[in-house]
Amino acid sequence: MSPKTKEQFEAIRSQTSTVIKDTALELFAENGFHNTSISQIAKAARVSKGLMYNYFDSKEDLLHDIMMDAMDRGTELMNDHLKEGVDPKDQLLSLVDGVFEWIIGNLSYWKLLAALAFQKDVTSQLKLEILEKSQSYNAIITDLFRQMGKAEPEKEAMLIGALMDGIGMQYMVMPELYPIDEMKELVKKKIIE
Amino acid sequence: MSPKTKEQFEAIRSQTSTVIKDTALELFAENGFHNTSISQIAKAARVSKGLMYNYFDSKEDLLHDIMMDAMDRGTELMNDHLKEGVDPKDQLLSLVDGVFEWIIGNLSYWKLLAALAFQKDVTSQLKLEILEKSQSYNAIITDLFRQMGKAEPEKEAMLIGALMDGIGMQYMVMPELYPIDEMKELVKKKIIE
Amino acid sequence: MSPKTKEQFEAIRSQTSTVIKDTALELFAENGFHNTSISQIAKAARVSKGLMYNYFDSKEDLLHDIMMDAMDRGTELMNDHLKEGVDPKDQLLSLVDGVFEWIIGNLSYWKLLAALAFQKDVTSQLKLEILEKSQSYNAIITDLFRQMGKAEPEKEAMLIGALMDGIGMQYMVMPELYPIDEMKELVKKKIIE
Amino acid sequence: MSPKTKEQFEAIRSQTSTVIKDTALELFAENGFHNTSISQIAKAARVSKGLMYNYFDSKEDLLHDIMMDAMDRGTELMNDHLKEGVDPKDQLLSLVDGVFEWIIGNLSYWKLLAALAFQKDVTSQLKLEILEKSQSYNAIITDLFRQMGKAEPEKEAMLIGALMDGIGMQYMVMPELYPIDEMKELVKKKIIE
DNA sequence: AATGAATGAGCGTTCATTCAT
DNA sequence: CATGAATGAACGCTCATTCAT
Repeated sequence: MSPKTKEQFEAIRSQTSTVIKDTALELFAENGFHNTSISQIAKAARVSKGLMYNYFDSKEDLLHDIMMDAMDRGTELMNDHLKEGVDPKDQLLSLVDGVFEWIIGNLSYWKLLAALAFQKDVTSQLKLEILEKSQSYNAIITDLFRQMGKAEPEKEAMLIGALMDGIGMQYMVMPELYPIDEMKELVKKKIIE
Repeated sequence: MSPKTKEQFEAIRSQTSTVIKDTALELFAENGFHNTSISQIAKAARVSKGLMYNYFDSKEDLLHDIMMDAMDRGTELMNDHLKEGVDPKDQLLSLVDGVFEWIIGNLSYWKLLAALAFQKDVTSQLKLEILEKSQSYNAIITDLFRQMGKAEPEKEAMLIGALMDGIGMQYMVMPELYPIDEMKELVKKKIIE
Repeated sequence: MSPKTKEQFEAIRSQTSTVIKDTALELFAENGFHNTSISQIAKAARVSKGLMYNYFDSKEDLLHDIMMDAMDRGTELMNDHLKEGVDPKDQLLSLVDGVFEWIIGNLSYWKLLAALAFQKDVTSQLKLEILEKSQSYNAIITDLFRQMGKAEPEKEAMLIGALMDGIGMQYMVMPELYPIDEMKELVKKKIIE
Repeated sequence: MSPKTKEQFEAIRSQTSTVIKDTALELFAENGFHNTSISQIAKAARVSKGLMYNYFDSKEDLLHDIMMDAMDRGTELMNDHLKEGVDPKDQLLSLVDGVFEWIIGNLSYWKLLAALAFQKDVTSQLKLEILEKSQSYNAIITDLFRQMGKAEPEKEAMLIGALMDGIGMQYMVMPELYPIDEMKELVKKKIIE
């Protein structure tokens, strides 16, 4: 008879919010942001359409939250692979492992990210945050190449960045067929060593 | 007042159809397929909405025709850069030039292609055709690497394919800032030589 | 921890209910009935949405209660200005004072009333009660004019009623600019004397 | 087989647009702007919901067009009753006739106007245009009173303005019962003479 | 007495497509 | 070949109301 406690409400919110975000990510990645309706997400997440707006102000807001979550996971993963005071080459190799791990484990996120990258109608806010993050990765890699004594560390970093984007892209188009592990080893051998 | 000849009709058809396709490609690339309406295209192409359906059965059909046209142009370009009986390494270098030329000169097409590549809402038919085409390029490049005596020509081909996709992708996201020419030289130096 | 007494419960009920009604009146008057949501009222009144329905069966019911309260306050005010056995002209003058006082002091109520008056979406019940009340005022004024010996007391009463409605209306549209006090004196001079 | 001529299209547009506006005005006046849905209007006007947006950019835009039409009719009517070089008192009497004629013949418009006057959510643009128009009427009446040699023409104008607003308001609430013609004569006698 | 998560009908609006001319 | 008025399903979103606690 007594009302629910604050903790109970928070638990409910956290759980429902996660279900909606996970469901939406899958659908966005599969069908595209504009081709996925709020109704579809609600039905797949087994909640009412109206409830969606109890958790997210708008469809764009839902997208934003999803992308931020995934980016945060990516940042954590990167940090796990960046040990201070280690040989820069080893760090770079470890970082490549980290990126591949991230891509393989968050395929839906990457598909969505790639599809959004070329569309100008998505909130610029989101795009800016993503661009910023990607530039910070690029800076780290450039620095590692510099530590390794490479003549043109900026170009090396851009090259490896483009290569990994390309590999990720092809893997996304045909994840079941693409020899991603072999490609990873190839990257390590050809580019870094 | 004299009745139009069959040839005149066909000339009009061909011209109008080209105007529509060119206009649609620009708009699709700029704003995305789902975010571009038939009305917008009709207005920009200075024809009536109804006329669009005289030339294309549906919006998807229009997209399909546009992509096929662009792919045909790409095939022509590739063929121009593939001279039989030439040193395979030179052919490969020439091919790289051809691809960069293609990308830079058909940015709208590539943006659209990239945006569509990850989403299942595009006719599977179209995706299959694109995949097929890309595999044929891959086969050609593999063969050239084999002629060059590389140990693992398939992997080399995949690597260069991924790299060029990645470069294209980054160039598309920021075409005015990206040092595409330097990247081209880098590709030639690092991968082929 | 001791159980609340019946009186305490009733005191809480009365107080909460008053807060909700006062808050709702302000919002209805400011933004219109249809443009004010239950959520807004609940938030502004610092109660939960659910609690609203503990006190009022529906949004319409809340409106009804608000209007009845305001009408009761109006009736009291009128009665204060109607002293039996006084010169009818003085009574009329005093009544005009009362109405102006009522309007100026209950602007929100009058704005809301005016906005609702022309639309059939308000419970007919409410409209009937309001009409009834206004007719009883009219009867009183007619009687006063009759006592003053006017030839056509009904028409005089309607005239003064219309005039006061019109003044009120204009005052509501621009309360800060309208010379309401001067208008009051004008009414007294031109119509009554 | 030949396409419709420009004239045919214009005729269709004009007719359909009028049907929609007339229907919408009735419904807005009856039920209020916010309480009338586009669906209702479309159904009552026997057109599809989508077609509404072929003619009006938005619901607000539809409202704006309706009010402007009615205001234009009002201006015409007023001009018909304002003959230059005539005795100012006769002009005033004629003007009163004009206003009553306008109100009686455009009851829906007046109901809507009154209901909107108190709501702050309607486009300020529209409200400004209405306020402007009403002030221009007030200026004309003030001037006529001045020509008649009244001591305080501004106040006289405000008084008659308020009175006519009030009469209009009461007539709108119960058009079938209200003795509007008698009230008109009363206005003329009490205020002007 | 009190909470706020959850529902679902309905809103204003868009847009691919059809069709009479 | 060409027009644009007309349709209707679907969209993103709002909100009065209910209910388990």
